Amino acid sequence: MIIQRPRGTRDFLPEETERRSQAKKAMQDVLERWGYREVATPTFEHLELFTIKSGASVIEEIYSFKDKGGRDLALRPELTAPVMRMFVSELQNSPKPQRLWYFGNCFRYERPQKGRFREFWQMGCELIGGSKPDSEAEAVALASRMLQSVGVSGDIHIGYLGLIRSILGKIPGEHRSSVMRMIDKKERDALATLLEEIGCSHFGLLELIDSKGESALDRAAQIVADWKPAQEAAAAAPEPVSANEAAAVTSSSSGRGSARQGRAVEAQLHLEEFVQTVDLLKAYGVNFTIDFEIVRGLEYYSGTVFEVYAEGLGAQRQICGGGTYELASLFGGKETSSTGFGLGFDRIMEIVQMNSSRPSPVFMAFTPDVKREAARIASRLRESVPVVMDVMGRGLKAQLKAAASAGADYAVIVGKDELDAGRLTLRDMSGGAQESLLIAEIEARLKAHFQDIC
RNA sequence: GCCGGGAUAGGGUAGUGGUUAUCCUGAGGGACUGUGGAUCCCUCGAGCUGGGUUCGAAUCCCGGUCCCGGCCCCA
Repeated sequence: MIIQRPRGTRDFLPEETERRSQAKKAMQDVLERWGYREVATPTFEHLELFTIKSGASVIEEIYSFKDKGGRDLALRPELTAPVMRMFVSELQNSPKPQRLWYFGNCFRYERPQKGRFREFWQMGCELIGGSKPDSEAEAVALASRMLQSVGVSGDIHIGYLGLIRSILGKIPGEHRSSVMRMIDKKERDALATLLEEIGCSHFGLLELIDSKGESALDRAAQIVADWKPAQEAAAAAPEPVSANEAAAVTSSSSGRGSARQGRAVEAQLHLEEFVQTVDLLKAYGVNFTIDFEIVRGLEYYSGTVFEVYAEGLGAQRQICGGGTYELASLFGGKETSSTGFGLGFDRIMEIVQMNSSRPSPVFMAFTPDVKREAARIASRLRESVPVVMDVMGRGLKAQLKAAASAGADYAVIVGKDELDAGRLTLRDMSGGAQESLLIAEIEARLKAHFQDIC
């Protein structure tokens, strides 16, 4: 009986594995050119690491288990938390910034579908401890360059949480998380209704998330500017003037007015930060769309957030997500702002146009009586080029046939005649031309051939 | 967790309640005992799994597993 693969897992045959390592290599080269260094973390961690980061609800989708000592463990569902755990316990006192990258398999107990598996691979990086606008621009530009390196073009959408959090600050605490959730889920109508109900529809939140692209920045600036007259108006007029104007503030106390003023100033600072990120990103030559609707749901994101979408992936269009977050302190470390992103490697592989064309090894063909000499010659040649030898006990004819069907460009033939002459036969498999050459000559010839191809 | 479609030699397919068949590929042998992708012949190789109906099931029925697409979710 044949044992099947567990659900949502895959086998990668040589050709696909070759494609994957080529793509990984291309993106890895970009990371290394940007000064990032690879790290690796355990495949399983304490379950708590992930629930602290993402909440208890993720347990549903985690491969978690108790080990024989009764510990609650989990196969990692993502890599940011493990990398930040490692940072907090090992690297906190090392020079900043830390530029780290990773590539690893992750596991989620989900229903498989196009571009979604239970074991999947993430590639990503964390830029730890840098200052915001610069780190953010670097991260987005780096993600863009990595995708470019494998010929994938995606739509980059970048949002900014600083501003949205300022607005949230004006909203009663008990509603904040539902507001965030609705933005994230794009439940626009429900959001409008809720904001109306709690009297917060005038802060410009809907306007902000509705505007996309270049104009979104001006819109945002306008919204922040509108809060200033609001303070003056609030000081002068105790009653809201109009429900549609930012001037319509429900409070009349000067104490709360100054709190608002504080927030407006803060929001303005935030906005300036974001403007710097955007400017720098333009300098990097990256194409992107400003989209304040990108909020990435979670509490620990604090600054710029971004996502990249690609066509041709059905329902799973997102191939990259990231942003600036505060996680170090969640894991017991010092407050450290970091920016990072993860790429969905498997989704990228679905759309990447890459043909693996690794040249087939040289075929060492020999007659049975000179097997030992053939093995020695093969070893010598392997110092410069890939060589395979028959292990099927085939005759010379069958070996050459096998070499041809394996796509070998060259065969080296050795038998008694060759040994007597002190020269080997080099056969060009494409035309069938043969030459009698010294081993050093063959080595040089083959070496040159492989260098041409690779 | 929900909805739909699937599973037949290594890979494609067709078909039928009664030694299935076909295309490609692979292995072994032969035409051909130191020179290849050809051709021909022979052999090997299959119906996801567990149960039921039946004299007989790869085929009909029921569970399960896995795959594909979508919903939910997506750190």
